[in-house]
Amino acid sequence: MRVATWNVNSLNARLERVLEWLAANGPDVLLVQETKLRDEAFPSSAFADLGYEGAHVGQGQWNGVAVVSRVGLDEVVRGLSDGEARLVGATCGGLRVYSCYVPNGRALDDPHYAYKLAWLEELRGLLAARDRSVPVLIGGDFNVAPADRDVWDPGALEGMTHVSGPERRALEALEATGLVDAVRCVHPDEPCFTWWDYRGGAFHRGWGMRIDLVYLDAALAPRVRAAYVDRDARKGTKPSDHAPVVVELDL
DNA sequence: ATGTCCCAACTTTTGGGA
Repeated sequence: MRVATWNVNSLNARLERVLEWLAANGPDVLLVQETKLRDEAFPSSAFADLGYEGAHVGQGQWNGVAVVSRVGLDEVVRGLSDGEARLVGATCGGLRVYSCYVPNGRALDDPHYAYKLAWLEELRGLLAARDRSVPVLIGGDFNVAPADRDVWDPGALEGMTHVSGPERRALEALEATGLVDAVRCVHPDEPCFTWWDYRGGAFHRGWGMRIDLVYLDAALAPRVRAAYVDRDARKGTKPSDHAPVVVELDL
């Protein structure tokens, strides 16, 4: 089973690249974030042409998440209590998957930061109460770099969101429900950045962060055959500012 | 310190968000 997660920064702007990537890489499940679409505008037929069905939770201008699967799509759940389109769950081929788009936080003294921490805590509650008889995978844009090795220059980010103690502790609390970071199972020390700012030539300078993560049920850790970032997808014409993260599991 | 991209709208330019 191959599962990928990708913040596409507008599925409308990125549709051609996403379809090309799906055809070339053949994931069984793709978790999508920042579709920026209303549900009525979700391009179901374009995915169907490639053999995929999709479950989308959208709100229009901002946010928007989806699960796209070619191995079944059942028991869809939508959102947390905040009413924003930031979480969708589904059961695909015996795996319980979630696509999540964690609030950005904006700045440590911004109300959005408190909202981010509350959102992560509600997500932790959902995961803590999960059905333990079905293996779970949650992937998405967590807008938190778990450790200093996940950013290009920790010193440059002091006092900013994405690296603060409370955000990192919130991720650790998610893991403590019985999850492992799939990429770190295979690549414990490499940076494995997933996001580079569009500005300032950040991609070519190597100024990136690892904020797109895949957490797996700890029981699946021995089943991870590969886990990697498709950095090439950040190159070329009209890229997203995020690259996909791919996890291959022997189920 | 911010050089880009994407969206909406009192739309051909600006403001919000990332």
